[in-house]
Amino acid sequence: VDVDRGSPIAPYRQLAGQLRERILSGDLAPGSRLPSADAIAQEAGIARYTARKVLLLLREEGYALSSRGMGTYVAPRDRWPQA
Amino acid sequence: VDVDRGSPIAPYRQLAGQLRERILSGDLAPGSRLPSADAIAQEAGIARYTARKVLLLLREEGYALSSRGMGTYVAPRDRWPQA
DNA sequence: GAGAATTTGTACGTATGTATG
DNA sequence: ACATACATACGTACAAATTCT
Repeated sequence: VDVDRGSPIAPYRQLAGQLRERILSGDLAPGSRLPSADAIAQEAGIARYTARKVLLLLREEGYALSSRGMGTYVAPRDRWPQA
Repeated sequence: VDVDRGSPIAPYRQLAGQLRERILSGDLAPGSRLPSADAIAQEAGIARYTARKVLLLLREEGYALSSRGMGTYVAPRDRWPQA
């Protein structure tokens, strides 16, 4: 959960990549909870707006599912790309 | 408890400033109850989210203490800035 | 003790304005 | 023009603790 500000890759992509790896490696299993946008923002030292884009990207990719008031969770494997 | 929408200062900062002044002037003594987020929201005509930020800012500054179910209260003077 | 109301806490969704590269 | 980023604001929903009836 760390951002390299010198990198040409946008912070929200860096963070999404880190979570994606943890999902693919099994560190974060389907159904397990992902950090909230607020938590990501605070830990990474970025705005909530940007932290939201991290989760948004993972959702678009099929790795995460969100529900209002409940949080964001790792999606079932059959929703992942190339499944 | 009034918001100037034309002001460049964000509403939650305006409201926090008003409460801070009442605390510093002694109008609101340590231990006395501050209005709830819902009350602030309704009186000022803003969303609860924004009203919460008023109390949150005062907490961060050291002027207030909150606890779930109990409400938010003026903090002891030794918690205030420059005390 | 039971149940409702109150209040703070948490969380996602959405939108606007501003600023920077 | 565009993507990125931050600040602010509103809406909605659920959770947890306390207080009141």
